[in-house]
Order: sequence, then C-alpha cells, then structure tokens
Amino acid sequence: MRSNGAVSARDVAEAAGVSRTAVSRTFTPGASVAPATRAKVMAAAELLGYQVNNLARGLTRAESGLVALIVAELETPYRALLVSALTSKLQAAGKVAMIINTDRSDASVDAALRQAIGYRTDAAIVLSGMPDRALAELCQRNGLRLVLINRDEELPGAVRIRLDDEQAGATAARTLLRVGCKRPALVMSASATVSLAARARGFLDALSGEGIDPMVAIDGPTHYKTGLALGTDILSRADRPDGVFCVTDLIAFGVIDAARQRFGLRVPEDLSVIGFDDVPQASWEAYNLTTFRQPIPGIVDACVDWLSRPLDETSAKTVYLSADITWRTSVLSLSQRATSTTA
Amino acid sequence: MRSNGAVSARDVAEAAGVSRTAVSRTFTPGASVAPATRAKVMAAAELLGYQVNNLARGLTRAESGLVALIVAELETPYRALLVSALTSKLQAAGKVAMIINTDRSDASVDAALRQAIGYRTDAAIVLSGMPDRALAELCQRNGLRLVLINRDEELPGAVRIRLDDEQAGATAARTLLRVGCKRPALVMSASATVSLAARARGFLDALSGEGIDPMVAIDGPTHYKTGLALGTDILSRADRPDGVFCVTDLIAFGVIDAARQRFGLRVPEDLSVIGFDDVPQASWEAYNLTTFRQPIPGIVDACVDWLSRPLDETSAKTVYLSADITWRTSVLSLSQRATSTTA
DNA sequence: CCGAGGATTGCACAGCTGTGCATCAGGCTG
DNA sequence: CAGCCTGATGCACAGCTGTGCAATCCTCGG
Repeated sequence: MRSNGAVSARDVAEAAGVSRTAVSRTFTPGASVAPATRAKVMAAAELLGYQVNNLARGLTRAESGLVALIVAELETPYRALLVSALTSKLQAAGKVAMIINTDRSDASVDAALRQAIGYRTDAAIVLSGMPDRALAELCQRNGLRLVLINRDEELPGAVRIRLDDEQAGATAARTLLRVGCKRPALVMSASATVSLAARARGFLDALSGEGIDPMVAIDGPTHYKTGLALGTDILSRADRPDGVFCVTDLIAFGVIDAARQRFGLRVPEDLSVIGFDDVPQASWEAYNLTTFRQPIPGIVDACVDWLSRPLDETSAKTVYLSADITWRTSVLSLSQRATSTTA
Repeated sequence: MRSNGAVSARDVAEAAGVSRTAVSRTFTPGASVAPATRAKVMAAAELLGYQVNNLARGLTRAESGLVALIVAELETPYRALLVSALTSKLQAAGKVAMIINTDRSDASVDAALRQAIGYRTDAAIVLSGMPDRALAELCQRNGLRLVLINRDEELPGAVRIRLDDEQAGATAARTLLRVGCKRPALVMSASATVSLAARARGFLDALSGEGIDPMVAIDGPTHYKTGLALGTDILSRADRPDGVFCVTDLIAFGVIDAARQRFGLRVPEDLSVIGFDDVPQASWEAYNLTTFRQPIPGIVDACVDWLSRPLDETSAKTVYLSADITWRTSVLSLSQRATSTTA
C-alpha cells in the first residue's frame, strides 16, 4: 500500500503467497494460470479489495479503454440523448467515456483534443465544433481515432457520420405543400452548423423548384427563445405564413408557443409546424410535433462498431444515415384540411 | 515513437538534444529549468506534437485528475443540466470527468465504483443509486473520495449534499392553501428516492397540520408519461383537486397536459400546479410552471470545492442547500383569484 | 520406471513520467 | 583571482502492470 493508499498487485501477491506475475495473469483473460493459484489470488484480491490499475495497464497496452466525447451545451435535449446513448453503448463495449466540454470555438476544440491525447484516449468523438486540420493530423500521429458527427470537412484518418439533412429539408417542403400550405416559411438559428445549413438548403431548393419563394427568418442561437422570438416576428407580418419548417425541435416549440400564446392561433389548423430531432418533448401532448427522427441508435452503432474495428483502413470514410419523419399532429392532415376548409 | 504511435518525452529529449528529465521539468510547473533549455524543449515538443502522458503522470503522483460521475438516465433534463454544469466546473478546476452509467440497481452502482477505482479516479460523484457500505469502505481504502448528491445514508468518508426537500414540500402545501385551494393533491412517482420521499413528506405533514387529508397518486417512473397518467386519473374523479404538487417538473408537465388536453381545464384558473427542479422547459410559455429551483451552482461548487480541499478531514460531512421557489403563472395569484371568483 | 511434452511460474524488462540526490557550471563577492 | 553559493542538469529509482523467455513441475505414455 502506497502513499496514495491504493492496493497494488504486489500487495495481493504477498497476501496470496505467489508472484506478482501470477496476479497479473489472473486478471488477464486467456493467460495461463493454474486453477488453484487463480483461486488463491482471487481470494486475496477480494479480501484486500484489489482492482487492476487501468492507468498502468493503458501504459503497456496499445489501448487505454478511454474514449473522449467532445461536446458543447450538453444540457440540450438532443445532445443529452446522444451522449447518454453513446456512453451506455461504449460502456457495454468495455470502454469508458470522458466528457470534454467546449464553447464551440475552434480553439477550445483544439484544447479538448490535446487533453484527449494527454490521456491517451483510444478515440475522440466530436459532437460540436470542428477541429483544426493540423490537430487532426496530430491525433492521427498519436494513434487517436477521430469520429466526426455531423461535421462537414473531410479530415485525414477521421470517420464522418452524416445525415441526409438536405433530403429531410426537401421532404419538409413537399409535406407542407401537399397539405395545402400556401405560404411556407423557414425558421432557423444563426449558428452556421453544416447540418442546419443543409436542412435549410434542401427546404429552400425544393420550394424554389416549385416556383415558391418562402419567408425566411434567421437569428440567434439554437434555443427555444430563438423560436419564440422569430415566431413572434414572422406571425406579426401581414402575409403571415401558414406552414413552418424549423431546423430544430427547440425552435419549433418556440414557434408553436408564439402562435398559440401570443396570436391565439391554432396548430395545425392555422399553422402547420415541422421540426427536426424528435426530442422527447416532441411527443408531449402540448406540442405533438411532427418532426424528423435523429437515428441515434444508428449513430451510436456506427461509432462503436468503427472503434472496435482494427485500424488497418486508415482511409477517411463517411457513414450516411437517414432521418425519417415521425408523424404527429402539428401538421394538418389531408382529412383535417377537408373539414377545416368546409367549416 | 512506439507501436502505439504516441510521441513520448524521450522522443522530445532526443530531438531537443537534452535529457528526458529536462523535458519532464519543462512541463512541471515550478520545476527548475533554464529559459534556454525550456525554449528548446518547447520548440521540439511543438514540432513533434508532444503531449504529456497523463496516465503515466497519474501513476507517480497521488492524483490522476480523473473524476467519475455515476449517473442513471442522463438524458433527463435535470440530470443533463447537472452533469453539464459539473463537467464544466471540473474542467475549469483542471480535472476531467468520466461518465459511468448505471441502471440504478445497487449492483450496477457497485460495478461503476469498481471501475472508478480501476482508473484511480480522484473522486466519484454519485447522482443515482446508492453504493453498498462495503464498497464505500473499499473506496476509502483506495483513496477515492465519495460525494453523494441527494442520497440519504451516511457513509464512511463520504460527503453528502442535501436539499431541504421537506421544507420545500411544506412551502408547496402552504402556497396552495394560501391561494385558496380547497382540495390539494400530491402526484408522485413510485421510485423511492430519498429526496422525492422527503418532498412528499413535507407536503403531507404540512397539510395534516391544517387538518387536511389530500388526495395522493403514486405510480410509475419519474417521467412525463407518469404525470400524464396520474393526472388523468385524479382529474377524472368526482372530487377533482384544484391544486397539485408534483415531486418533479416532468410529472407536472404531464399533469398540466392531462388537465388541458383531456379535460379542457385551465391552468391555473381551474388547477394550480407546482413542480420541482426548475428544468428549462418550466419556463416555456406552454407551461410557465411555478417550481422549486435546484441550486445547481451551489451543488457544483460544493462538489468541486470539497474535491480540491486536502483530505485531512475524513469525517463524514453534510452540506445543506435550499431550493427556492420560482414564481411563474401555473399557480393562481391572489389577485387572479379575486377576479376569477367574482367572474 | 523413465522420458517427453505441455502447463505453470517467475525473472526481468518495457512502457512513461516525476523527483531526490549528486554533480557541475557559472556568477558574484571579497 | 579564489571561494562560495545558487541554479541547472542528469542519473537512477519509484510507481504499476503486461509479457517474452527460460526454468520448473506435473502428467501421461511407453
């Protein structure tokens, strides 16, 4: 027992009357130990409360078992959902996740990656911000795998997981038109994430293909309050929209509340709303939001599968996943439309 | 450069033409290095992309810089908020948080703690579940500090952070009575957490002090759906309550939605609702929930302060914090009451 | 009963860093 | 110019584990 107080393999060896090597072999799967020796070691370990030191183990082995999750605004529903799923799945795969917060600036992402390298993390999963190209090469040189979720740029030795955001945007546009919306609108935050931009582009392109030039509101961070403010803005104009695609559920909730609480409008009779993420709140009865479901199990599986695969294929690879629509009642159905027009 | 591919201090030493010790001293604050040597080392380190190996550093030093967060259902708004704040503050204090999920069973909490010991974590912060007494002693023997947030049992060498849940419950009861509620009710999940039980007890005791025996609904997990189901239940009874205290915001949202969507009731005119946690959704206009604010900054500060303090005081200690009420519009105000009764 | 072969075990080293101790250089003072 | 003191540097070891290699033990077959 050292100054730290932690019990080491040597302590167990002494207590069990065997060599330290025997202790190490007992806790190494597939190593050759006699049943009797193993039993003695296990008994002594249990008595002393021995736990293999993963730090020292990571020093010798190529893998430390640590995976860094680099994320901003973890308290956001979608992020929390993804991080929860990721940590669980990593844990089931025998790894352990460490959280490194960023403020989304590139500098802080770089600092986060340096910290990950400092802990000899097996991999870093980037959920927010974008690492510098030089940093990505540094990671590669240090044997740290890089996973980029919904990031655009192609980086050496990194795998990207992307959604078909653009197609989802187009689907949102076609859906609003199909249920009879004459004045569709787009509500969007000003944070220029690639996936948000792609959703907007898909929406706008599909509409301009139909010769429609929709109202567009862009401002603020990707929060509820942004939706509330922008919703209040667009609904107070003369040519008030009758259908909105919000690039995020949080924004959609804000828009819905603006419509109901501040203008006395009905959703979906007066205003159809489509969101994106399928956050838990989307199924709450106050909202019942029709939205695109983030394929979280798919994202998580792609991450963990790729991490447990050998490192041979250093070629940058991209995994594409699709976000399907979840139908609820925030969009006018065709039958509803029939009754509401006759009424 | 080893098989791992990571660059070590020896590589930097060779490149800079100095001893490895000089490299180590360059990255150790307060060590004695000549400015010229330091400059050479820094240049070589920058060139090669060297990052001090925290695993090896943690092997020598008493502290690893790692802190384990043991938590269940991280995707829940309150948990996500707390974990986000904790990781940020820990990071600012030079530590890094690792997440260990549990399914709330005692066995999984024990496994989580063993894993934390395996990584020679400086501390473990338990947000969910309750560690076994033997495990707590094991932690203490291994030099691992234990922080229990809203857990009840007193454990050797552990610090507890508690809220005055009972008093909050009493305040909720008095508040409902003061605004004129005649038939207060309690809605509660069946998961027997200490803090939830204390809130309920405070509420019930205060009411029975006034000679009132309120309606009580208990069932299910601490989710929105539980509130929806229990709300539907109590509101369909003959002596429908006119005021509800929900032990959690999520449950309160369910109750509000049940009242509005399924019974056409108005909140607060027909039903006053009080929650607990002050989750972000509580301030959304669809709910505007009057609720007790979790003192998250206080909790986080207490954790981190205690972790950065020396280990002398091994006495079990308890930090008490208070949850103040946040007034919104889900409770009838006295002026509203005047107008609504005259109307 | 003896030899061979396989299973076990222990030694010693690698992996990376921090640090006590001794050494050495250099500057300042007398 | 000599001596002393301070600051810088390097050696060697500690900290904990995994593993190659050699030695040893046991068992089984002849």
